[in-house]
Amino acid sequence: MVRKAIHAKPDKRDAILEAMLDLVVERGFHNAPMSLLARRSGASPGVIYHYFPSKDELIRAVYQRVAAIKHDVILEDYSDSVPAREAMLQLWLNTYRFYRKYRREARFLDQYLNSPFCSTAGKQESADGHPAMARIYRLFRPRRQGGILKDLPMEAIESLTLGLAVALAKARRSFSESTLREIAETVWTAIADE
Amino acid sequence: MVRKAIHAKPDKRDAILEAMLDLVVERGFHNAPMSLLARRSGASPGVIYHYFPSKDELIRAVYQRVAAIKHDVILEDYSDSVPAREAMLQLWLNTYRFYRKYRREARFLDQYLNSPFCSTAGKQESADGHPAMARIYRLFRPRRQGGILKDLPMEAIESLTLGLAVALAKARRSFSESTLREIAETVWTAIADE
Amino acid sequence: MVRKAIHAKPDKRDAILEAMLDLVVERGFHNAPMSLLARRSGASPGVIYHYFPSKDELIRAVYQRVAAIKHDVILEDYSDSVPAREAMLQLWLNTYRFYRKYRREARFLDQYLNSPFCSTAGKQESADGHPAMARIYRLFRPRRQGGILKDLPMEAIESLTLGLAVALAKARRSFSESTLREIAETVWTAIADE
Amino acid sequence: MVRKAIHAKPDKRDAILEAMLDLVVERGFHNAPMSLLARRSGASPGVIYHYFPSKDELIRAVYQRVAAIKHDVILEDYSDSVPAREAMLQLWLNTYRFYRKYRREARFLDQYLNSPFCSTAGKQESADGHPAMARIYRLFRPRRQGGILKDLPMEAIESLTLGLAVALAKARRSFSESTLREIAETVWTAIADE
DNA sequence: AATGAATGAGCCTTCATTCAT
DNA sequence: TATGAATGAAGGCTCATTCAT
Repeated sequence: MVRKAIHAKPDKRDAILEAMLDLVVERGFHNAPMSLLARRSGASPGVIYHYFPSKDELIRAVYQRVAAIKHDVILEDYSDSVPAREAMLQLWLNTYRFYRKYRREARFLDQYLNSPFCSTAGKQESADGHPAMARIYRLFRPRRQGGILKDLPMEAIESLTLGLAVALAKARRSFSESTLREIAETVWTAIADE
Repeated sequence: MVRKAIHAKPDKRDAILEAMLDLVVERGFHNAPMSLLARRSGASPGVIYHYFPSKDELIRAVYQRVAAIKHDVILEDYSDSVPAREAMLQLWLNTYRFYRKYRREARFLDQYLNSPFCSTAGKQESADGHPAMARIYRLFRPRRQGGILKDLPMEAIESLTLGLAVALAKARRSFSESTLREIAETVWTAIADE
Repeated sequence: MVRKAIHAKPDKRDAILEAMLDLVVERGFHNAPMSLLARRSGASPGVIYHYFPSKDELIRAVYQRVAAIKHDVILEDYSDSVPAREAMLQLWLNTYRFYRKYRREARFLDQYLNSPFCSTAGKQESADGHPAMARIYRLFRPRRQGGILKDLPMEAIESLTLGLAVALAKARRSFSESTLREIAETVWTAIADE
Repeated sequence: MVRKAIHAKPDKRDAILEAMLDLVVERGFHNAPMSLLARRSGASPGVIYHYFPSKDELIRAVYQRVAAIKHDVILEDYSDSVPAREAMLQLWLNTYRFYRKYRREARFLDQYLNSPFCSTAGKQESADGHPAMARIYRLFRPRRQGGILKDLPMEAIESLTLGLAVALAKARRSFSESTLREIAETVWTAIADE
């Protein structure tokens, strides 16, 4: 009686989301027909529409899920009770980790955010739609400096910091945490403390 | 890309490429039906296949054309007979200019390179398929320094330099050339001459 | 030809095959568009592809079905426990019957087997792809005779025997079974027992 | 002045007819597009319509030409001033020769006559539309006999005589003229002189 | 007489979505 | 919930035919 929950079998819902993620990464938004999704997810074309009102909504749901994962990974072990610099480093390393370990999800994000699928054009990339993230990213804005970088737009700061983490994560070789820390320190010193 | 026909009107071919560029930017690869392309380009559905063997090839041709434009813009006024630093700056400013002025083309590139459309995965983004560019981009690799950045992969260096130009170009506000020069100088000094 | 679907309605599959048979006979392979097939068979353009992977496969399926009918009709009441001559006569009469009563199917066969549609070129006409038939047709090869006909190729023998049945069946007037028997007897005596 | 004929360049017209014959034999009526015909014949799509009003007419023209060839080959060395039996034999051997040597043309005929392309349905095969031939074929009707074959329809007689020639011509092995004569004699004696 | 770019109706096929079961 | 057959509006592409040159 108690567990007559709203989503009786979240397994199937998850299977669908998961299969769509794969499909989009492998074949793109186009070339990801519902029929194939049905076969891959083990759900019938019919039920898919019990879980999602349309293909567009389904893809949006995949996005939400991926964004949530990214959010979680990036905030792992994050605490604002430690010095700002330490907190930033954590976020930076987590960003690297996300793009390194969640390749499928990252590729989905790349595709989704660069397509006119989400027509919110503008601050898309930045905060991935999570207002919470936006606030946190602001940490990276350099303080205490008088140089030209002070007036750089958020996007530029992000490029120099998180963008670097992403680029490193996408590189062929991988980096040890100590190397990463060193790189981060170097860049920050150069940028923020000049 | 040899012109097949003798009497070919390049005007029409261009109109088709141009219209497809618009369509992809506005509506994505999906949602860019040939019928609409025909209407927009002023060509009949039939002739399009006189100029391009298939929709895929057409999109690839759009890519080639956009890549060529990018190549040209980035190399404008470039000369390797000036000091390396000067040459680099020129490339950097040109990169900014491309992303600032050729927004349509840039958006197409973002979409194309992040989709499984081109499955060449790997060095895609870097050199846009232009071996010439690859060599030139190498200019940005820091020399003469002993720090950790020396061992960063090309992708990371690119992110810190050209990636910044791109980020600035995509920002809402625009920057004067002198400001850009200043930013570039600052970043380079910080990164390469530490 | 395994049924793919569990809930498949063979009725619809049959209706499609039947309608395509008509269409091809009336209008030829060309001029038998899927849209018209859909209208005539009472199926939507879409479902047709639930039952057959392509138009070509569909036509091949029509052929299989027609060949099966021919096979069945020709072997009706056939038994190899009666004297060879009797067995032969049965096959001969059945052949006449098939071409007389299954005009649509016969016309389809004529068209299909004479088109480059089936490129199996060679033993096509003879045994209609049924190895079983090939063995049975061999019955018609004359035995016990010393004349020149002994060395005729199977095709020639078939022409003189079954070919005659086909020709008679295609004639404007029809023949009573007793007349047919008489004709057959005459021809055989002339050919095989000289 | 004198030779300002109606068809200034029959070469091109012929090239078109020839190419279409090939095309139909290789690929069937469907799959013989005018564009391919143009490439193969060395004529532009445009001129083809100077020589033939439509594709259908063009194919009909190919048929006429093939029928004329058949007519000529079959009547070669024919004379009605020799004994009927001799004349018949000549026609029979010529029929064999046509199907043996003009394979392309024969295959075209097979396809054309069995398709609803020519909807004259009925006496098609017999005389190939040549009234002259019809009269001549009548030669094969057995005379002077009292058996059942006397009342066989023309089609049946043709099947037993000319049909045999065709079957032999289509066989893998070829036959010497003396063997063919022997076969013909045998069959005729059996059929007509019983 | 000749060219080949252009047309546009129509072809085969796909696919998001619905619905009877 | 679940199924998968069914729908039908496109979608990409072909091709007989026309027409400016």
